Amino acid sequence: METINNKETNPRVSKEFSKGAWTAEEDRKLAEVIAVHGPKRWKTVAAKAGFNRCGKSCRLRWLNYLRPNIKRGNITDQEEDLILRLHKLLGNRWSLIAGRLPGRTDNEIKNYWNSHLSKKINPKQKPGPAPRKGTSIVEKAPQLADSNKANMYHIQAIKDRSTATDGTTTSEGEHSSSKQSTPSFDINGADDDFFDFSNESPLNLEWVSRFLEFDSRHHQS
DNA sequence: AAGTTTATCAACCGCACCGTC
DNA sequence: TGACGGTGCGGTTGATAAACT
Repeated sequence: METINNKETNPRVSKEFSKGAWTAEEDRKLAEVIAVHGPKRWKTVAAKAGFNRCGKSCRLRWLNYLRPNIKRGNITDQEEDLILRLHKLLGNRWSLIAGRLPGRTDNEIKNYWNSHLSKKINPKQKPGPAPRKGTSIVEKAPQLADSNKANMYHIQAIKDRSTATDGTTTSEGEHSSSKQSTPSFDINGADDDFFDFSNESPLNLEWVSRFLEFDSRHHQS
């Protein structure tokens, strides 16, 4: 039999990678290989581990389960509150939200949102994934409203600038010139009406409160 | 106790971006 | 400069545990 997936584009079809739940043995091998080679070149990692998993699957397993310092379960009230606030701000950018919650993965937060928080927000709404667009403050921002792509640029700019503030790299000019010449809005938010959280520390909850203050002012005006 | 429904979460899928050649 | 491979992201699926009838 084995007619699981016939899509030509799916590498699993031709290579017949195994799927489904990971065994303890697979976890152990994966951890071993990553300890030696590091968490990169996932295709190579998968090959070195010697089991029949694709690199992508290995990456996911590592990031969501095996990685050190992962917290599992028991999302605290504080974390929940932060997720709610961040979701209001960012929408379904789970990886960005996870980035503000040390030890939590995007997958876990996404699952938690879909199973718990989306119901809290919209009790009448049928449970399930949140809508792709239009739910976040970022996406409602006037400068960005006409372009989904622009949202991506904005988020990327935020990421880039966060990286820059960590210490070393870039000047403002590099960001605006090298990667992204297309966006027509002012990404650095010099003009009004836009909460710039990009310089805030990931672990500092204060900026979230400041955002909410900003948010309520924005709605009053 | 057995059958059915609902909730949860690990894993998969497809797409888009980025870096390298 | 375009093709290609690697990577990351968000949406979705499927297995199974828990709750309910």
